[in-house]
Amino acid sequence: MRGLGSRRFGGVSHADLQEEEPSQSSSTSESTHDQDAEEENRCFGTFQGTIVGLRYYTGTVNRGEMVALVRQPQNPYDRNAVMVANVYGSQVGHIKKELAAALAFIMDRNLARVEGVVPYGKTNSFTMTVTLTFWGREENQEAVHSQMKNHGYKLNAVKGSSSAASWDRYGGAGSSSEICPVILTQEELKNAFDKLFDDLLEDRTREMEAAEAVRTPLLLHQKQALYWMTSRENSSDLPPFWEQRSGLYFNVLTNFGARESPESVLGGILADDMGLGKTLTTIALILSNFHNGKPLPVKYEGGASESRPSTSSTAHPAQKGASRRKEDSPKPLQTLKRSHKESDRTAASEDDDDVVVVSETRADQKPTASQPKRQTVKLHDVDFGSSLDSSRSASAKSRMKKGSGQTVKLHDVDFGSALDSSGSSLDSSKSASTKSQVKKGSGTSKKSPRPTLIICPLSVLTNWMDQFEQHLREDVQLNLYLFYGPDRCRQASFLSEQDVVLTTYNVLTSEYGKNSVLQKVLWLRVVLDEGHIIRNPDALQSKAVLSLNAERRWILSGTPIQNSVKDVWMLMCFLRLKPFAVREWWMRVIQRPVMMGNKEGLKNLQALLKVLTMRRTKLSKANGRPILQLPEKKVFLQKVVLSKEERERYELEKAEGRRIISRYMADGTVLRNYADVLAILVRLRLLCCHCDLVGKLTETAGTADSSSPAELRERLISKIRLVLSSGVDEECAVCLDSLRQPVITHCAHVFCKPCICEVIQSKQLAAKCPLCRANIKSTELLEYPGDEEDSRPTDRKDQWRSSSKVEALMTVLLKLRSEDPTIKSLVVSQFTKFLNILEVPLRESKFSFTRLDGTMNQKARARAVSELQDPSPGSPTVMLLSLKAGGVGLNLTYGAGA
DNA sequence: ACCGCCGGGTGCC
DNA sequence: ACCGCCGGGTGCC
Repeated sequence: MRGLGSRRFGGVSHADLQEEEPSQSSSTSESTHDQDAEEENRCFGTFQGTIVGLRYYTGTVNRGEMVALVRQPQNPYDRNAVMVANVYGSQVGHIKKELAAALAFIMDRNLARVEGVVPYGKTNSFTMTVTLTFWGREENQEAVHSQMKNHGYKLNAVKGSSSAASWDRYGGAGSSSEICPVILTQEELKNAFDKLFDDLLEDRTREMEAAEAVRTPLLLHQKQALYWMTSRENSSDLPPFWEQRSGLYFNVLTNFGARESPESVLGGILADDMGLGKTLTTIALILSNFHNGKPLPVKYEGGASESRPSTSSTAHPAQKGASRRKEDSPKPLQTLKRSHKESDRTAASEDDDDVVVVSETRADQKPTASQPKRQTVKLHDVDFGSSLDSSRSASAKSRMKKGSGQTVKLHDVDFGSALDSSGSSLDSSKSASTKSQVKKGSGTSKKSPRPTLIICPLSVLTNWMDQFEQHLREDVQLNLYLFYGPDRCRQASFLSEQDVVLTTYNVLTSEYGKNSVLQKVLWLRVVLDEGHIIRNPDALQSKAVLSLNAERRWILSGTPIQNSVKDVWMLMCFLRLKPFAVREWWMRVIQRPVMMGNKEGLKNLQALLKVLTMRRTKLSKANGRPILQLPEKKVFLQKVVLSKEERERYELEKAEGRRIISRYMADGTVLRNYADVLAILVRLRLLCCHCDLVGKLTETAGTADSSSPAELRERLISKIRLVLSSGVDEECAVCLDSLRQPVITHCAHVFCKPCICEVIQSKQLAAKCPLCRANIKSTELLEYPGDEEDSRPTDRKDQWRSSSKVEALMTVLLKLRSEDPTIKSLVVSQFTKFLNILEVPLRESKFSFTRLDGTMNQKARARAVSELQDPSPGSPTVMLLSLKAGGVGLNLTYGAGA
């Protein structure tokens, strides 16, 4: 570890190893995120080269440390120049010019990725040895070898035939782990992670109570998450893979050493499954961990302000043991009889870097704060008035209004003090709850921001508002600002005073680049909801997200590792985990090793996620019990006897179906006529619901080879419709996932369009149906045209008739209603047409009901759900639910907060 | 750099 | 004195 004494940072080369915008390091061979990078897995060999000019630069390296090679085509002395930089981007020296001439050719043409490790570190002050390793795609190997040869260099072959073997020797931190040339499949990878998190749960049993402002009692696993998140935010731990060694900070993966401590990663990834309450946990975090485990100082309605004393029931993560869950009902306010001034002083004395009274600091921190007061108010009003469609969530809206009024008032107060700027406003009686902090750029004071920025997809924006509404105590005055809509307020000073600013990825992206206020504000924390959205590093929204200034950063995601290890990189960039914001280090240390099946690489990735991620599934356990304690499920099976007429029809169809299927059996063509078989079964199931669901039996089955193209097409379309409308979650036999863009082949098998097209592409003319081996062509695929909008039976009410099943259902519903008129029921069917039929008797019996099926867009679905969940009298008590549309991702609870 | 290289000084032994 | 040799100055790209 020599040469550390003179280490300095922020060298000239930072510009070349872009941290903030990883995709723009265009002067390096690392610039591309395209597929090539993933395939550059072959090791062409190694070479001992020389780094010169050490004495001109401050960047230093340790023995075995990884270095980056960066082309400098603009170098005035040599256009072939190759600069050498250490992990932090400080320049170490240059590659000797003769060697650089050879490398420049290779690097400029992307024939190989050239990576360096300095095996001895600094042995003299002028030059140093570097072990170069060449990685690339197989087809470029020859070109690389001959280019080196032309310059009089010969690559050393890598020991062992497997290129994977080379990683440990030349890329790894000198580890001697065994070689594992097996490439892990995605599935194995995923299992490895799930197992990892299972093991982890045992270590994460500490709990923390939410601040009193949070009304909804947290479940055990949510308290555990809150504890974990709080301790991550208050952590001063070194980031993963950093150690302190003899007074220096040392990265064990790259062997890089630094005098300064790398910044702690204050945040991480909350990757709980859907439905475990990530939103509530995040809200609790915002309210409960303002600074050092103290709750966010919020104002309570009625003028009382609370700066919660540290004696409250909130357990600081540093405290031992778990505190007990607080009462389910809100406690009476713990009224503070101190004067506001006193409470300010208390806060300050308890916690030096806590908060500063806003009216005190604003005056000098923002001398330009001369916006007209009127405008502020107006902007605010408009903001809450406009916003989303929001025909739903009326309650949230009214709450927002309430909040808005409060915010305006506070704003006015601050504003006044900013104007008179005498500084005497310190004793302002209003200021206790409007504590804020000195913003970045204010110069004098330590930065200590207040607001949390939440970024989410538009589709869940109202959900966030609802959840704040639902989970906060009613008398809490939270300054929540919806940064959305054409009249959103773009004043940094205003945003900096909020507790929470809520916006969407789209808004963030559209503001990005035009001097966005969101980039100017220093946020206490930034929360990315559905954080996997920023997977693509080239996307503008990813860049916008990365450029936000924040002290703490969180990613909420049900699926953090959606597709592959590649996705994790952006998350690490966002969390600013050094040194992975520079893609080269991520590639060398994590991604390529993992992709090549290197055990050490996988271990490192796991270690990384282990520290930064909390993930529970619905099946996870907390303290030995399932985290979700569902009420006991009771199943009542009611057998409905068909009427004589129905039974006759059913038996007729059954006999006919038997006849057809046994013919297929005899011919050995069951598989080939799979859709027909399914259709027969579906018809029988339909008949059990209602005879009108089934048309007259048409002779379609088994005649596939004797009809006109138009007839064939018609038949296939009706088959695919039948298959899809059966409500069974059809699987594509190629991807084994549920169908996307379903198409039907001439042999009547249904696949995802992309899947079957890929099959045909690869086999060309010889393509066979994966299910029945019949010849298939891409031109013969028929796409599913979507459901024909059949007229609902209400249109022809006169023709409506009941069925045994309908009668049975109505009997049960009426009985339930007579016992409890407010009871809510879900009526589920696989067949939306049956739901249509059911609407008639429901209406007749004066049931108020909602409906949710696959034809409805997200907004309509959300409305249907919230209407059903409305507890007020006269609200819908029945929901007609199509099995397929309601089967996944629907969160239906009744009696909120339970 | 305890090198290599360059260029000026120098010149029998 | 169109060379060799010596020794000081110098040094990434």
